[in-house]
Amino acid sequence: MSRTTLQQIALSLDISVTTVSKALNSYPDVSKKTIERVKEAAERLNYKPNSFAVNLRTQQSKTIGLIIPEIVHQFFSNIVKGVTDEAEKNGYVVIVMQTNQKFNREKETVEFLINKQVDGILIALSDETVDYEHLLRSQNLDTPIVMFDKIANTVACSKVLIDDVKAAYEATEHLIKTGCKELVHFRGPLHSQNAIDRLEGYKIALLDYDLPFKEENVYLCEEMSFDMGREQARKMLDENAKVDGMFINTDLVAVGAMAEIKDRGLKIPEDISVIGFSNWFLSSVITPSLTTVAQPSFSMGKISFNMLLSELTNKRNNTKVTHETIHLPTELIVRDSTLPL
Amino acid sequence: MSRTTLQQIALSLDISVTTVSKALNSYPDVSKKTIERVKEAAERLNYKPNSFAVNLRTQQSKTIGLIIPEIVHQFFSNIVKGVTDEAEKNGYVVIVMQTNQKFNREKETVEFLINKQVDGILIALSDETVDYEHLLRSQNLDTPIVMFDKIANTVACSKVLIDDVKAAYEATEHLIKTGCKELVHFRGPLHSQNAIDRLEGYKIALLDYDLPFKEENVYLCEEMSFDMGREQARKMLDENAKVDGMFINTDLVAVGAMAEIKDRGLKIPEDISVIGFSNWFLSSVITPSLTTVAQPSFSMGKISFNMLLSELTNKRNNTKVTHETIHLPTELIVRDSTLPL
DNA sequence: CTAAAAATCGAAAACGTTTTAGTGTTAAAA
DNA sequence: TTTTAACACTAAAACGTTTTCGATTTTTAG
Repeated sequence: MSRTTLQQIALSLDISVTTVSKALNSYPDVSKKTIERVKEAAERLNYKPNSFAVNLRTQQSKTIGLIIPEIVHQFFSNIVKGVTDEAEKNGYVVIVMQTNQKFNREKETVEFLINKQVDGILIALSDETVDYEHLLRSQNLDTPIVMFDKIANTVACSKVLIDDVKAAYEATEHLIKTGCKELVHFRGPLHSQNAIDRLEGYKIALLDYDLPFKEENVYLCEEMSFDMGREQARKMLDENAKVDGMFINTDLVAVGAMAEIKDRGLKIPEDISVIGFSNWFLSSVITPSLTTVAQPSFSMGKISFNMLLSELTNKRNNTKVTHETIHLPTELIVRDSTLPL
Repeated sequence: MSRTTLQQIALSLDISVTTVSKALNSYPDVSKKTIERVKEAAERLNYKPNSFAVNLRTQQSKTIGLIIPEIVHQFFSNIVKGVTDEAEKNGYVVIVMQTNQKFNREKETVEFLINKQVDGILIALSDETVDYEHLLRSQNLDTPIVMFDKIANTVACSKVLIDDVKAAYEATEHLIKTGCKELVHFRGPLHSQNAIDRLEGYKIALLDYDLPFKEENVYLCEEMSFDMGREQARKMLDENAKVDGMFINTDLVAVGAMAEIKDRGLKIPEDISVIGFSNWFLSSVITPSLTTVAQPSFSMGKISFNMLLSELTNKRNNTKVTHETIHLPTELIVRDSTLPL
C-alpha cells in the first residue's frame, strides 16, 4: 500500500520520469496529448507528490512559523485563526509556537524554527524582549520575518500593528468628555511597545484637555492578568480617593479592577468609569459591560500572513524586498462602564 | 552564508561523509577520537542537519497534525497549548488546522495533512461528522490517529476524553440536591457524542431521584453560542414558567441564557439555578458567577500527544500497536448561580 | 607468529523530486 | 534543397541525509 511515485507513472506509460514531472507541472515543452495521459494516470494511481522530496529539491517547505506569547488568549487565538485561514488558502501550513512571554524561549523558538527550515516567521515579541540578535540572525539566514502587534521599532522588517497612541488617546478623550476629572492609567510591562504607546496616548490626551499628568496616577501591571488588575485597583483605591476614570491597558486587567471596585461598594460608572482595551468577548457579558477599544485581530493575522507571503514570493523571484508598516484601525466600543456623553 | 553540510565537515576533516554522519549519530562503529573531532567541527562550523534531507531519508517529519473545530475557544486553545508544549519537549512540531465544525473541511484537512506527510494526527471531530471513511483511510495509509474530546465510538483508535455521562449526572444531581424540581437541559448538537452523553447523564440523574424526564424540557442548541443560549432561554421562559434549574451543555450558552433570564427580571439562583459546562474563565467573572463542570483541557492535550507519540514509536519499532481509551476526571465547580446545599 | 575477532572506516545506493542541458524529429523559412 | 526554428522528449545531476555491506586495519587469542 505504498504511495505512487513519478517513477511508477513513468513506467506504466513508458515515458521518462522527467516528462511525467513536467506534465504534472504543466511545462510548455510537453505535448497536450501526453499531459492528458499523464494526468489521467496520476489520477488513476492516486498520485500525491512526496512532499519530503519536493521540499528537499525546492528548498522550501511551504511552512511558516508563528510565534506568539500565549495562545490561550482571545486576541492571539484570533491571530492564529487569521493566519492559518489565510495560509491554508495559499497552500501554506503553519507551525504555532508560544514563548509564554519569556525571552529565552523566544530565542530558542526562533532558532528551532530556523533549523526546521520554515520558509518564514511571523512573530509577536515577548514583553521581555529587548535584544534582537536572534531576529537579525534569522534574517541573515534568509528566513524572512514579519512582526505584528508586539514589535520592535529598531528591527528592519515589515510590521503590522495598530496605532496604540491614537487608540489610547481616543479612549482617554472619551473619559474626559464624559466628565471624568481624575484619570488613572494602568499601564502594561515596561518594555512592551504597546504599553509605551498607550501611555503616550493617555498623556497627550490629558495635555490636550488641560488636565495635569501625574506620575503617581500611572500604575504598572507587569503581567496582564485578572489578579494584577485587582491588586493594582486595591492599591489605587487606598492611595487616591478622587479617582473617577480609569483607562486600563487590557480588558482582562480591567475586569479584575472592576471586581475590586465593586467589592468596595463603589459604582461603575457613577463613581468610577472604566475603559479597557482589546474588546474580549468577556467584556460584553460582564456587569456592567465594559467600554473598550476593539482591535482587529483576525484581519491582523490575515494581513500579516499576506505580507510574509509577498516577501517570500519576491525573494523567490529575486525582486527586491521592501519593508512596510501597516497600521490597522481601532474602534472605541462604548458600553456601560462609562457615563453617557 | 549557506548552511554547512556533512560534506563540508567531511572535507575539512578529510574523512568520509558516512563517518561524519555516523559520528554525529553516535554509531558504535566509529572511534571515540573521531566522534570528538567530528562533534567539535560540527560545533565550530555551526552545523545543523538539513531537515528536508533527513525527512526524505527517514520518511518521517517529526511533525503531527492537530485538527480542532475552532481555535478561538478557551477549551481548544488550551488543548493546543497542551499538545504543542508536550510536542516541543519531544522534538515534534505541530500543525494546527480548524474545521469550523464543517464535515467537508474535516475531510479536506485530513487529506491535506496526509499529503503533507505528517507522522500522525490528533483530532477532535466536527459536530457534523457521522461518516468516518476519511479517518479509516488515514489509518490505512499508515498515519496513526488519536481522537480526543469529540470522538466516534465506532472508530478503532486510541481516545482520550472525559466521562460526560458521569459529569452531567453530577451536575444534575447538584441541582436536585439544592432543591430544584423542574429541571431543563440545553443539549448540544444531535450527532455530538458529548451532547448525547451529557443528555444521558441528565436523564439518569432524574430517574435516580424520581423526577420525571420530559422530552419537552430538553432544548436543542445546534451551535454553542451566546445568542443560541439567549434564544433558547427566551423560548423556554415563554413555554414553561415552572423551571427552577437548568443544566446547560456549555458555559457560553449558559451565559447567554443567564443574560435573558436577568433581562426578564428573574433572579439567579433564587428563581432559576444554572449550571454550565467547561469552566471557561468567563464563568468566574460574570454576575452571578457560574457553577460549572471543569474539564482538564491542558492535560487532555498533553496526554493525547503522548498517546500518539507512543503509537509512533511502537510503529517504528514494529511492536504491535494497541489502542486504549483514557477517561480524564472532571470536577463540579460550585459558584453563585446555584443555591447553597 | 598466525588465525580469528573486533574495531574502524568508506563506497555506494537510496529516498523522490526538479531542472539543466541536451537530442532527435518535424515543420517552416530561405 | 538546405537551413532554421519549433516541438517533444530524456539522461543525468542535484538536493543532503542515512544505512547497508564490505574492506581494511588493529587487536586478541591460540
